[in-house]
Amino acid sequence: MSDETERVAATPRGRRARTPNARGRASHSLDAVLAEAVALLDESGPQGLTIRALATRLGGGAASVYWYISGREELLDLAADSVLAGVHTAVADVRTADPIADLRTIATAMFDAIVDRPWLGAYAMRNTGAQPNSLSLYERIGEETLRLDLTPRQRFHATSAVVGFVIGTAADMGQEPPAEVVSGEVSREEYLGRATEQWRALDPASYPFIHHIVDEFAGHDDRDQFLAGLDLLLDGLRLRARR
Amino acid sequence: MSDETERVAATPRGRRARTPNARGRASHSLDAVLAEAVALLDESGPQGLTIRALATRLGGGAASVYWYISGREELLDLAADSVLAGVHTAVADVRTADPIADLRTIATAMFDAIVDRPWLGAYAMRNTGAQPNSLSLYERIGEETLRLDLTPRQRFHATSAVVGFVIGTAADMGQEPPAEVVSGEVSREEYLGRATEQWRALDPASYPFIHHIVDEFAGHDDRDQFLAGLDLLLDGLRLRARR
DNA sequence: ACCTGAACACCGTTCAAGT
DNA sequence: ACCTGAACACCGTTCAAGT
Repeated sequence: MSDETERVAATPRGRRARTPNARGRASHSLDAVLAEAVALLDESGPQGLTIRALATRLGGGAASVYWYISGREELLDLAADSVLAGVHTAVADVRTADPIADLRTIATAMFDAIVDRPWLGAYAMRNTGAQPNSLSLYERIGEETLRLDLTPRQRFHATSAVVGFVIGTAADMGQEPPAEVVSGEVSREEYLGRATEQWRALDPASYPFIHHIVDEFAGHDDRDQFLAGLDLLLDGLRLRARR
Repeated sequence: MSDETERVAATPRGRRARTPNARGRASHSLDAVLAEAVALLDESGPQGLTIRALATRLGGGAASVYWYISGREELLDLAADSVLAGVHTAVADVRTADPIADLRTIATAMFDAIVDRPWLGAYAMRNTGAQPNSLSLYERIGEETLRLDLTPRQRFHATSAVVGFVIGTAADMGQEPPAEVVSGEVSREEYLGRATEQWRALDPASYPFIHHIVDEFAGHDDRDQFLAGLDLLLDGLRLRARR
């Protein structure tokens, strides 16, 4: 389910990791807190990430984690950001002659990371002031636009558009499916099949479009869908950069 | 802050509204529940929408709202969907000779609704199976693509891309700013100004792009930014429809 | 400097009982 | 059919006290 970027944790505010477990007393570090938070999020989603559950996994009391984070929201921000460090590293060497192709590669890496970890969608890149890796990734995407013949304003808009599209699309696709799918009672195919049935049952006169695309929906692949949309956006950008 | 679409509530499952307040006992209706939920969300965001607070506003006990909804998540879905009814109505008459221009109008209406109600970003159009108005809006957008020379698959992709872009961008922009802004302790200008300062303080060698666009960021308008990105996407689509 | 225990002030949800 | 009261099983956060 998760790749090697899993345990990469950032160290904001310059805090240092410490060796764990002095005698009889739990001992953490921001890195350990974030790594465990990510593990918990992977296993049971944002709902499963309670301060108490986190503390238990760290072998200490709930109050101890407040030494490292100011509250649950910041924890979520930092946990998401720590995962993006891996994405940033993974795309570090991407650089072809075509900046738009690179943009595509970077955006796809972000998409894959979010699909792999649906909880990321809601917290990734939403608060760059407190998310250093999100900021770096934003910078990285922006740098590609520096190679295009655009005004600063157009570059700002293009970068934001790419980020918005990736986050929005990935968040939507990676959304928690209705519990039964998560618990494994129902497969993704069954789930998709049910939705398809519902759509087919709609009045064709009132829902001509739904009926027009229901077969496409039935057999669709999220990644193809994402790439198709991204290419629309990038085609538009390519056009802009030429005139 | 909110426009006329505010109190539009859907009536899923065909339930009827009832006259309120039989003697000494509270009496609700799904519409009343959703209208009050929307009001609560407008006033204090998702965090402020507790079942208990909602019940108090309705003049009854917490358990009573469970007659109308299965849980808090469904409440959020339905509340968001009830607002989209207004958007759907507002764009009902949009139909020029240019389907892409219409797409732009519809997408912009959605964007405005979400910016007006930031909480919408996380719940709008995320579960069309339980959100009839979201489904109608999706249909409405898709119908515009029916007028373009595309394959069913391309239409499916284009529609999803537009929706993904709108939700993603709007959700990001309409995001809860760091509490102080909400409480009015700090104006949006001050907030933007602080973020700008932070950016200017970054090392220009490591963050060339940030420095390149910081002036644009400082004076940017969210709506312009949204429209610029949307036009990129729609330009790409226009290109596709021609070949 | 960092962790513990216990308390405070909440939550969503359920359910037997009422009307 | 629809609402109430009370209980259950949790939460995040704070804080004085410990090491």
